[in-house]
Amino acid sequence: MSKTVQRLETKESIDERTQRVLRGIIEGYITSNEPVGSRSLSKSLEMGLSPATIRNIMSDLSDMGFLMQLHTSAGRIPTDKAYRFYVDQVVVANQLTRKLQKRIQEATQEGGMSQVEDLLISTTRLLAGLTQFVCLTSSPRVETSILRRIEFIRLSSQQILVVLVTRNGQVRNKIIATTEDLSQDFLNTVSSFLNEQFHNRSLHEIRQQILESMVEDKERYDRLLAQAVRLGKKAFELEDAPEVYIEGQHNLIFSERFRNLNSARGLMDAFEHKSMIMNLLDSAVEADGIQIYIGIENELESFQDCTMVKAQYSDQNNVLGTIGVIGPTNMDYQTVIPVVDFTARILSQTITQQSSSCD
Amino acid sequence: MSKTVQRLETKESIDERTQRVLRGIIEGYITSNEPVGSRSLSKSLEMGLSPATIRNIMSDLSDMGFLMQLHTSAGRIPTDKAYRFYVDQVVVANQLTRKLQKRIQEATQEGGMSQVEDLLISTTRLLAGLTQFVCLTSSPRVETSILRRIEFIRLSSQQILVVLVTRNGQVRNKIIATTEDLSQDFLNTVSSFLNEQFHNRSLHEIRQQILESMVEDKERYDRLLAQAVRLGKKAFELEDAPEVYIEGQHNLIFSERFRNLNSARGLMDAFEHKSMIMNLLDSAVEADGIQIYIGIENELESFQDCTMVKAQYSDQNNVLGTIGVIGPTNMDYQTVIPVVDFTARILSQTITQQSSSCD
DNA sequence: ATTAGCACTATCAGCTGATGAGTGCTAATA
DNA sequence: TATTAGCACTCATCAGCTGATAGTGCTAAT
Repeated sequence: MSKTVQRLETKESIDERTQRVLRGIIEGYITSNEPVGSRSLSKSLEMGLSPATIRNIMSDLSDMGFLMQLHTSAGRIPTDKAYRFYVDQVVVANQLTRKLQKRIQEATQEGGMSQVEDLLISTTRLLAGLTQFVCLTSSPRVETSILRRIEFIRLSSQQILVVLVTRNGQVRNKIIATTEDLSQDFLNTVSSFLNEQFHNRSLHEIRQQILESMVEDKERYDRLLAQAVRLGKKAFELEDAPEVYIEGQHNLIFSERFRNLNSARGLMDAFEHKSMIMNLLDSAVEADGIQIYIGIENELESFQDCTMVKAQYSDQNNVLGTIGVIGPTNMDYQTVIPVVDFTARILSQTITQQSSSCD
Repeated sequence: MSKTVQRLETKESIDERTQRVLRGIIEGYITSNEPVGSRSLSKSLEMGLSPATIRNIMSDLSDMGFLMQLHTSAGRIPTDKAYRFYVDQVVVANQLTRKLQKRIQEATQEGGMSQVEDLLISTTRLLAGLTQFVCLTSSPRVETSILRRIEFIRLSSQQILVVLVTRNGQVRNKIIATTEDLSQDFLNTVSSFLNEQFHNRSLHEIRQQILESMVEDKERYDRLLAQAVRLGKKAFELEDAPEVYIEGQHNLIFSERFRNLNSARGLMDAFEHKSMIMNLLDSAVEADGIQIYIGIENELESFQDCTMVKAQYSDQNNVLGTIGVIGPTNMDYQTVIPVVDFTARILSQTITQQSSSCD
């Protein structure tokens, strides 16, 4: 797959009046979801311009690549380039209403969701509901998250349950098989050894270090150390399962706003490839704030009819993951952008509270 | 909601020839998904009956309520009653091909899915893929499952992680808050007390007993017992979250076979109400084997255009849950039934293996 | 530079008649 | 008496035509 254009450019200078017309067309199309023609625009703009003049301007804008027509005698619709112009130059993210802010806050903080997973799922669902689009969220990479506690629980002579708690409150379980029968007492010693050794280190680091330990001269180990390393290796050998939460897929089918989408099917198929979606979400060009990919700016072909608006969430130290929505290119940027932004902030806040509540 | 007919009756005696015609129509409609007319049926039946005769028979069948017409001059299609007749009298569940059997077995047993949840999800997805319908699976009720192990892990001065392992390999985590700061040593004592006390009892029983203990004279308790009861109460206070796994929803939209479905929307909306679906799945009329609900036999209105085929899965002792598919009433019963049946069996087998591997 | 006017064009809803698949009824047939 | 051929009828679908509508581009006048 060849690298596509990463970001559309809109450096050309367009005079004030032309800009206002362009803006009118974009906003008209956003609200009506219908191609906009010169006559109706002439009225709604209230600039005292006749349809004919508007047509001339529209013609110029078409030449510049900001507008296109679906067929000869329909109105014009904005191109991806136009939306890029709109987002960069025109949209000033307006404040969310207090009401909406409250709704997001409440939904996120309700009923003591101790598990990060529950929090992420419900937030994803919330955002899908608010926007009526599809919402995607990547869960924190287990790789980079910080160990808070590890514990081994003997289930049977051949099975041990590993419980792994990360700083930000993720709990992972894994059942591992052993050949040797290990007593619970012994396992406790192993856990406290590992906890001491690796407290507040990232899982990635820990795994590295364990691997290094293994190549060291084994003779120097006592039995405890040897077992600790062996169990540790298995425990931290987490399949770095790409967790992505996707909600609101039915909007693709049922929402009016997705009407002029070429292939809902293609999108849905793409959603099946979780790890691809994961990478897409986590590939952050800018370090902070909101990112917007309009139409062909999206790397993935099946996304190129849509706009993706995403933002990262984090705890006090690190970026943890990304939450975002996918909607039609003519989405209402003025509200979608702040909604995504605010949700991500609240999510960060909630997670930070949780992870700071440990000693 | 008034109680609807639970099961359509087909006691009427229909003579051999009429039965063959009815069967022909049903199978014709199943394979072609088009109303079948007298002429084409006359050919395909190869019984040496002219279209006119067929028409007479069809007319009789219509009177008896087995056939209906979408509009005057289209062919006829079977009614729910006809499918019931077909399923009861005609279908002999034919053997699955070895190839298919193998595919199901492999998919179910792949890559040591130690967690029951993973197993259920992947099985659900498999069945959705095989049938091209929507597949629903209810997870074992935590309520009735048997305790294998409970463990408390101190996370901070105010937080304790409860890890609860059931007989059949489900692992539940819950973070509970405490006012008192309890040491890990103390927690260990509590867990071993609870483990001893409640080994091999169902969570439901355990909860009952704890509640009873609480009303007993508290003076008689020593500190350990009191704390054990208190922690135990919180630990077993699991929101009996109705876990239902639903896969293949996109088939509703994209699969040709769902074409003549009134409202995919209605179905999708119903899927959102997990607890309702849970109850629906777990309401088992017959103790064992496969259950089939055709059209109006379904309690839920939004299901009444569809057929649900479901089967229960279990470990060596108890029924654990249900797995089933929802498809058009003119599904290919001859293969769907054995596929669901076989999948449920394999699922039971796999889970039984897992839960028997403890001592 | 702007605008009015005009010719041109694509889409859409509504109507038309032809076609075809299917039915029900009746009279002839084996 | 059961079956069948024949015929009239019904309805859904489709292609083709219609006028209305809403849009454009171009040109000439302001």
